[in-house]
Amino acid sequence: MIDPALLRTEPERLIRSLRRRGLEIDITPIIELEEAARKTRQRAEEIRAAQKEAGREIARLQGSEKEAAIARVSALADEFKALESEAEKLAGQFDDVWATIPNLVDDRAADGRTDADNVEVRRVGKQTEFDFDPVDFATLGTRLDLIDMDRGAKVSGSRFGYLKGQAVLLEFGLVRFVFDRLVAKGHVPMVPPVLVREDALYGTGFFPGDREQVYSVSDDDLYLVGTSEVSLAAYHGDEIFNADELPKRYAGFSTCFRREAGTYGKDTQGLFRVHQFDKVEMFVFCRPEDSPAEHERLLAVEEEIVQALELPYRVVNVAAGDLGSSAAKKYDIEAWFPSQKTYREITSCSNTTDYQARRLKVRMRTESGNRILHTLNGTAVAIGRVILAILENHQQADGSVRMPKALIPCLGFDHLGP
RNA sequence: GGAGAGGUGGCCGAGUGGUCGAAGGCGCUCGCCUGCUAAGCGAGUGGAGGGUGAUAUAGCUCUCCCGAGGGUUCAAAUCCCUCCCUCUCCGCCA
Repeated sequence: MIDPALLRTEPERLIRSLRRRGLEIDITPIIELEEAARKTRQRAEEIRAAQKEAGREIARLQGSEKEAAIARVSALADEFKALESEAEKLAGQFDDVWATIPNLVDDRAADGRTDADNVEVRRVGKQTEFDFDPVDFATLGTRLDLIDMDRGAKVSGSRFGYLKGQAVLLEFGLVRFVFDRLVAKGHVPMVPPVLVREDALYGTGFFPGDREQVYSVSDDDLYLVGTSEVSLAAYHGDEIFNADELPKRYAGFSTCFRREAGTYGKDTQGLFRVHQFDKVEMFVFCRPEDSPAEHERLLAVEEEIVQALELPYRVVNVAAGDLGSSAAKKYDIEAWFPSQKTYREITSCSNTTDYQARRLKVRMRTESGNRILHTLNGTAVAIGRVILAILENHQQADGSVRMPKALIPCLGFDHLGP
């Protein structure tokens, strides 16, 4: 959520940001609604003050004097109730609208409406070449008996799969590999809940906008997270940090659940786009002035990991129109997939500035009062996609797949296959 | 799943309808005092949102917050309802 004061102080900034996202929203009624809510609330408070003052007098009176005073004040009480409910109605209407307004776009975010407009920041590593006929990840996964999508579909439906055999050991090796690095960099490792209350999803900006992407467990009013970003962000909800405690850096391992509504026919091959996958996610709470540098830092950590896995990749600055509602600026890392002859997203790293923090009420103490702080998130490793990238890029002529050197100590083997 | 207890400010803890945002203690901050790791004395010390003010602070002022949300009342931390959480015992499962 953006600071509502912006409506009064810099409405043109909000308009510009919305335009960059490709949204044509007339904010005039929003401004009017905010003002009406504030004014009504003010009037209600004045009545309330008078009522309380009268109440203090009543406490001192006795007998018929008291009866008379009560009779006089009850009119004030009625008036207050009416004004208050009107103020609440207006505030509720404003909140509903305001919650749907996405974060202010950072000036440095790329222009454009879709992922086609993403701006390449850099390329690292040479696109993998083979002196034999390479195959795609789906074929490799099946042939090496690492991934079983058919039985996943039988048991759970499309876009579910089994990870099997060495792929499982590879997953846990990757997790260990990544956690070792992140812990050394000061990230506190976490295994957070994957079932959360509505508040956590609202607080992180996934609700109300992306409701259809989230699995719900309606009997218990709980939701399955699509990323541990949700439970990590909500971890410090409604808390106030001392400025010297910041930044607070975390790394959460969790299974992620996504309904992938509206993606029918997209990436149907293999494990690339599935309803359930495991991921290690970085999450940071920091001072507002530090978030741009922290964003670069998270990206650097991601690049370090991808480089250690010996994957060719590029970094893109995501176009304003393709940003999620909470992100002000976002970098994706895309790994080279030889079978598709293209770079595909394997990580994502966002500066959400104060958008989530304001919704979640995460603050920091400063000399001039408490302030909303900034939050950021970034993928350390999305297991499924990284395994696929490793399969394709590191496949050998004999049908096996070599393991990146840095990973071998965490695995206990140096190749996939017999 | 059954039975019970409880959730008050950074922490402990009092408070069962009236001037309580809330005694007392601890902690913390500032000052004083003290010739010495300490003690004593004094003052201050929650959060959210408005208004006013100003270069920006400060200050002044109003409303809300005693787990959350509703209700009763002129008036609620205190009474009623719903929910959440914690603890204890029993049961069940591992």
